[in-house]
Amino acid sequence: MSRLLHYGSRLAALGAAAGTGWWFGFTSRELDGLPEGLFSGVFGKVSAAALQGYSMQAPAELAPLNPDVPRVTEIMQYGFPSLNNVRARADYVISYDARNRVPYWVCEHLTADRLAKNPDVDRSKCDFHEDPSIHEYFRSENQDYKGSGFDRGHMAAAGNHKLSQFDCNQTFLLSNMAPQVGKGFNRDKWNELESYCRKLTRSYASVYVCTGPLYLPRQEEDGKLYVKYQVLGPNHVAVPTHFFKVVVCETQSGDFELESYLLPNAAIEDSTPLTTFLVPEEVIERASGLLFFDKLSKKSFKKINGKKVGWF
DNA sequence: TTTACTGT
Repeated sequence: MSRLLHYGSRLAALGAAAGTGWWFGFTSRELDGLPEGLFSGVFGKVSAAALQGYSMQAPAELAPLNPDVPRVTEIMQYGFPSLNNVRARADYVISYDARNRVPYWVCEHLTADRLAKNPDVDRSKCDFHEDPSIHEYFRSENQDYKGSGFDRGHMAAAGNHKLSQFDCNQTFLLSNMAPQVGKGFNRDKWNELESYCRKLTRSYASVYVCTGPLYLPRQEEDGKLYVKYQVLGPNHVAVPTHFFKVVVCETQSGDFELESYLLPNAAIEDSTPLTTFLVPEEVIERASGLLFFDKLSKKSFKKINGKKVGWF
């Protein structure tokens, strides 16, 4: 039997918006069979400065909330999805895909404190600029996006980093961007999902978000599966077919909940509820080659995609 | 409110 199964009618909206609705199937294999601490300890002995890879010095007020713990350690405490080209920014962490000139993933840690209104931070003062920490062969540039019809879509959202102007500025590095359909997606349904993640900080102590692009296979007329995507500009910046967001919410008492979203990079009807795009985390892990929050036992989640989980 | 583009 084919390993590629149509994932179900619930995802029809994804396929309909993006084209043929083929999907990575998955078996009923145990979700918690993954090796414990696959990446744990790797970064425990490496200083945040060593990971920085970027010469801009963060001002003193950007110290982590807990001065004994580097910010990167707070953001990544439940595991790195992968270890390729990792850079720690002031308030988010990125793994950069040098071949596609977009991120593999970005991780953020949201709290109500850090999202509080700050009159000192003005998004309109921010400008998109290329990332000098990326080798010049692999950087995306503004000219790649200009006239392409695609937005420079933030993976780590600007609206999530309002503690200082510096934090906000760093989200405008082009290494943090991927081409997104503007109207109907980046400025609408995707924006709604980002806004929803911020809203979660009203009811949870911490919200951990991992975001990134996907390039999913589609069945073509010959019946075979192909991965096909447009590339933009002189640097051939890849246009992802989909984007994912994996969200872990932590309560004051240390309970965890997980939600995982997968959206097509296409205009989405405004009336479509976000819950339409909930998929099992495993679908995104198999499609991306990443493992999310792998330091957290799968059994620690009290709720997954809005449903209470009984592990006993 | 936040997301960004295009044209001036």
